[in-house]
Amino acid sequence: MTGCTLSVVTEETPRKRVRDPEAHRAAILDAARRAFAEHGYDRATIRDIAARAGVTHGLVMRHFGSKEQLFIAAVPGPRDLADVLPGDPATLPERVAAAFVERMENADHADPFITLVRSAPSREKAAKLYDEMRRASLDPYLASVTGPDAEERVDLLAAHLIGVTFSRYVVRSEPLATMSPERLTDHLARTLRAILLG
Amino acid sequence: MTGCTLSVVTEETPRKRVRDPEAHRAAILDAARRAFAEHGYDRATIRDIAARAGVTHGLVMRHFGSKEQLFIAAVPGPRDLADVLPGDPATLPERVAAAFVERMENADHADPFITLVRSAPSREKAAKLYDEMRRASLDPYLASVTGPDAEERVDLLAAHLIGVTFSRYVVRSEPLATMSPERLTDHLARTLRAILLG
DNA sequence: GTCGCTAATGACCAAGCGTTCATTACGTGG
DNA sequence: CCACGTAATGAACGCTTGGTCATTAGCGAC
Repeated sequence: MTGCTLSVVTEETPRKRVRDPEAHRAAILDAARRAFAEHGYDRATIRDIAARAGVTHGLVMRHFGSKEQLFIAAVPGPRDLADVLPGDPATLPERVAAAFVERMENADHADPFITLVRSAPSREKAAKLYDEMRRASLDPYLASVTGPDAEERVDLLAAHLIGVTFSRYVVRSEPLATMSPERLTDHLARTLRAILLG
Repeated sequence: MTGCTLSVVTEETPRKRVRDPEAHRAAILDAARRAFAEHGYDRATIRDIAARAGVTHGLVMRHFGSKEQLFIAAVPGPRDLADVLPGDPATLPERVAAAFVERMENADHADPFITLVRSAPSREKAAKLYDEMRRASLDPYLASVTGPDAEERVDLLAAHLIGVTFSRYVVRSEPLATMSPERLTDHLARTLRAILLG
């Protein structure tokens, strides 16, 4: 396992260097996504991200310049919840509920949404990024939701999804954390219906 | 403004000492509440709290032993949302909505609920404390809400309030952040009704 | 092969953190 | 009025962090 020729235990074993910028860059991005999702912006460290990616923290700095730029590069815009908009407006709540649950369940606790909910409360910059993404995700809805208070209702829809994300995926408190996806979808559909159309 | 007798600008001016443990302890607790609510557990610092309280950080340690113990001492259980339970079950959603909005609006962005929403996402310990308080706050509701899925509905109610808190009081995104309390109460009542009784 | 470009390393730095503790000075009981 | 208990101070420490940079080594061009 040592691989290195005849090294004493205490001896320094300078790591073998692999020269592959693109693969390293991709590995760092992936590691950063996971680390930021697990710990939030503040408690995630460049050194931990580098270790996960199998490189040194110096290389992370070389590729991304700063922790903040890495965050911006690693946390992509939320995978869309907007492709569910076309269709009968009367069943929009059900479609949104199903799309949300499916997306989150498949993300293995590393969805950008989770990352932002973890990071925004304590980082002004993350809060700004969160707000941009939220706005971009929600804008398409304004065209599909009618009524004078459409904007408010869409915002309340977002707030509800944030609350569920917080409880189920971030803090993971019971009974929401272990509720079956189907049951969650039902509850969500009912509530979103009241928010949007009630 | 200097107050000190003939001190040169560069000269050290050892602060006058006031001996008042109880007042200092109270001042520290108040400063801690505000600091934790503004920045969350991680980004609040003992030195800043001490400065707000007009003492040195050594004194904070002397009185509370550690940052964690200070947090536990400073963030009291959420002021109750349970005294609203007695009454016609059919109007419970309206009463909860009104109580929640009134409590949050009067807290000047320093409600324990806000502190926990800010701290729990990135601190395991804060998350535990959050869970305890949530459970204590919600338990009384289980007696008032009927049906086989009462526990789930109560949890979803909590999730919705978390989401609204997050958007309106923590990240302060529009339009929720500037919505009038009355309007917010209306929206909340309608949504909580769907969650609890829908 | 070897030369040069640059990817990659790891030692280093300064700042900020929570925490410790020797020292100081306030105020009270004698 | 002095002496003592202790509230309060602030210097110091150890650690972690994000960030810098001189040095090293892989690899393609020639």
